Amino acid sequence: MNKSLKRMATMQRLQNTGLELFYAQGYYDTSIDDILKKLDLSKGAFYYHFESKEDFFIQIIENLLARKIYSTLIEPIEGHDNPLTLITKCFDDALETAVHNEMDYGCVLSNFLAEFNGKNDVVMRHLNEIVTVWEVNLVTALQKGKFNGYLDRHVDCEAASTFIMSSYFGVRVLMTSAAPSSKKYRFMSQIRQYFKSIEAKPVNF
Amino acid sequence: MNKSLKRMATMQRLQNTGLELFYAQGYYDTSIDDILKKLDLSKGAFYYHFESKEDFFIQIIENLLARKIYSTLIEPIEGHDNPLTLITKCFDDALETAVHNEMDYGCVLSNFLAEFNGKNDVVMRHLNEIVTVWEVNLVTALQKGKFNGYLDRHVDCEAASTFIMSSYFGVRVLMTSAAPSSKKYRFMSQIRQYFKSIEAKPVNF
DNA sequence: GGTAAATCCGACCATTTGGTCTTTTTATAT
DNA sequence: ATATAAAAAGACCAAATGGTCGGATTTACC
Repeated sequence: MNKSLKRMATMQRLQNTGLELFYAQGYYDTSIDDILKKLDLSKGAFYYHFESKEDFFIQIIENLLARKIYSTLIEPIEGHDNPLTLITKCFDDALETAVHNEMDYGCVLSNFLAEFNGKNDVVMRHLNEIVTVWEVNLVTALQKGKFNGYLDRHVDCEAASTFIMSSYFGVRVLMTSAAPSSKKYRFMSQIRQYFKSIEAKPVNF
Repeated sequence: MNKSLKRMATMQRLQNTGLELFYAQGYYDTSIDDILKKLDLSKGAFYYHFESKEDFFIQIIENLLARKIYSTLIEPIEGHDNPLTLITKCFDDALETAVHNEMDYGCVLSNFLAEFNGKNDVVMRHLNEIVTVWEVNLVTALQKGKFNGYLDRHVDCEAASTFIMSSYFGVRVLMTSAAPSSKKYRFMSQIRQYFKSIEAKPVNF
């Protein structure tokens, strides 16, 4: 195999399995040996490619988490349509993968935020950056929606974004416990309700 | 000191400090020695009172977390007033303590839910029980509110509860990162907006 | 085929962890 | 005061963890 290809392959195998296990068991409860065992690799291989466990994790955040968040939660809400419709569709899709016990990266993000909060500033900075990017894009989308007449003129777009993000992070916590499918259904029905309350009101004659 | 009093005192000191550190650093990243060092106690003292770290933690959940959740998030919404008003006030109070960097037990709960999800079934059962109690009480409060004419007849109380809990858990995740005060303000403004959309509509003449 | 660099192996290390066990201290009852 | 049981001390242990290091393989290139 091509050398740089091999390097990439090993690094990516490590990162993919790393994210998988970190998500399933938590960062502090996942040892490097756990990851290596699953891949039939050795300590030497790991420390040849990564400086430390923390460096490894940060690269996972940058290379996997950030991109996935972008493609599942940010990119889908870009465009000139009604942002409320786009966000609804986007959440519906993301939660559907969550119902089927797959990795929902929104959940991955909020789990890590909870796990590292107050424990590791360096990691927190990287995680918060993703949150900020999401937030900025949400605000932009809502403002554009307001400009295009989809949202009520009085809507505070920053506040709406905070609320939308909150509810999404939160429902992922709830879905982990029981009856994720019904939780999803209930959540979606009420976020629609909320969206209805901030959409542009028909003009009175 | 009286003996049974002394026993209680030591156990409670351990549990209080335990919760404090578990919340600050996470369960898996907090060693028993950490707790003992902070209290100038020894391993012997700890294992005289508790069977294991897990047993210790479960007792913390039952003795501290559950009760605190009850007094801060459940009790305040009981009564015959408009439940939407009560919940608003309740969240406002809880988030205010959170802004001042104190322990907000709603956050403690959601952090632990995230940390133990998929890792420790026994602990998860205890945590989920608290969530269920909260949920049941929320649903009851909303249904009573509907019966008393505070909520619109068409509101799905289960769904509304799920949504309300979601948003609360979620905003706590967001508040950890930056500008908690402004996050709180934005969150409160939008949950009021949502509540307005499910309150009883004035009758048309 | 030989060579040098890239990649990987795995024994090893220091430290930390949850937990055990024997011993000592402390409080209570007689 | 002394016997007794509760409470606490702290040395100790086995397992696990993140990380190191010298050497063995692979790979690319001549």
